[in-house]
Amino acid sequence: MSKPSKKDLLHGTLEMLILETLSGEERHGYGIARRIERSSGDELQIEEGSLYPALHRMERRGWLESRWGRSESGRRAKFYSLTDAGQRQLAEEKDIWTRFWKAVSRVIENEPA
Amino acid sequence: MSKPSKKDLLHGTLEMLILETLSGEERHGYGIARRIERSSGDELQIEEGSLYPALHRMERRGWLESRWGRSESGRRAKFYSLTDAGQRQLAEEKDIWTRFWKAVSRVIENEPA
DNA sequence: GATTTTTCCCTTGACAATCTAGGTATGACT
DNA sequence: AGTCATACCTAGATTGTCAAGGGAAAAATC
Repeated sequence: MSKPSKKDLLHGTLEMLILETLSGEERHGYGIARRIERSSGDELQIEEGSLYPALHRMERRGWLESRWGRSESGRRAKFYSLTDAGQRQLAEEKDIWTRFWKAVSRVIENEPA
Repeated sequence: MSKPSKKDLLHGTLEMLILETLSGEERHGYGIARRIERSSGDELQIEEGSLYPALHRMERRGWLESRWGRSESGRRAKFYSLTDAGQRQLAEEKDIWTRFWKAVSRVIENEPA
C-alpha cells in the first residue's frame, strides 16, 4: 500500500513550518527538517533542495538570524533563530493558513450554502 | 482592515476544488469559479488565468469531458463534467489533502511528540 | 439609443517555489 | 576500508499560478 503524496501542497506552507519549528528554540537546518518530519508523523518530507533556499531567503527577508556553531554530534552547523519580524510573520501565516484550510474544507465538504 | 491572503496556498488544491465542484453536476468554467468562491464563504478567489489552463490540462489528462451548450443566461458556454478517472482522482486528492492538512496541523499545534 | 457592467471564453509571458540531481566534508559504525 | 548518517550548499528544470491582455454577446443603466 503505497503512500500517495503531493509535493505541490507544500507550496506556501514550508516557510510557516520552518518558522513554527524555530519558535522557542534555535535549531540548525538539518535539525529543522528532521523535526518537521517527525512532528508531522512522518507525513511530510522536507527536501534539502527546498529547505536551504528557503532558509536563505527567510534570512534575507529578516525573519531569521543565523550563527555558526557545533551540533549535538559535534559537527559544524548553522543555527537559525527567529527575529521579532519572524515572530510576527509566523503569527500572520498561521492566521492565513487557518482561514485557508477552513475555506477549502467548506468547499470539499459541500456545506449547505 | 485588509484581508491578508496568500496565493501560493492554492497550489495543488485548485484541481481538487474543481473536481469537487463538478462532482454530481455539470458546470461551465465561469460557473465553477463562482461556485468555489461562494461555497468557500468568499474566502477563495479563482483567477481566470488559473482556471482555464487548469480545465484544459485536466481534460487532457482525461479527468474531465466537455461539451458546448448554452448557459442559464442564454450565452454560449463550455460545460465540463467528471469522467470515471476524474472521480477516482477526486477521491485520491481528497485523501491526500486531508492527510496533508492534518500533518501540518500537528506541526503548528506542536502536539506532544 | 448609447454606454457600462456582467457573463463567458481564451492566451501569453512573468514569476516564484519546489524538486532533482548533483556536489563537499566529517564522524561513527562495521 | 567502506558505508551510513549528519550537515551544508547550488544550478537548472519543472510547474502552477498570476497579471494582463484580448474578444464577444446579453443585460442593465443612463
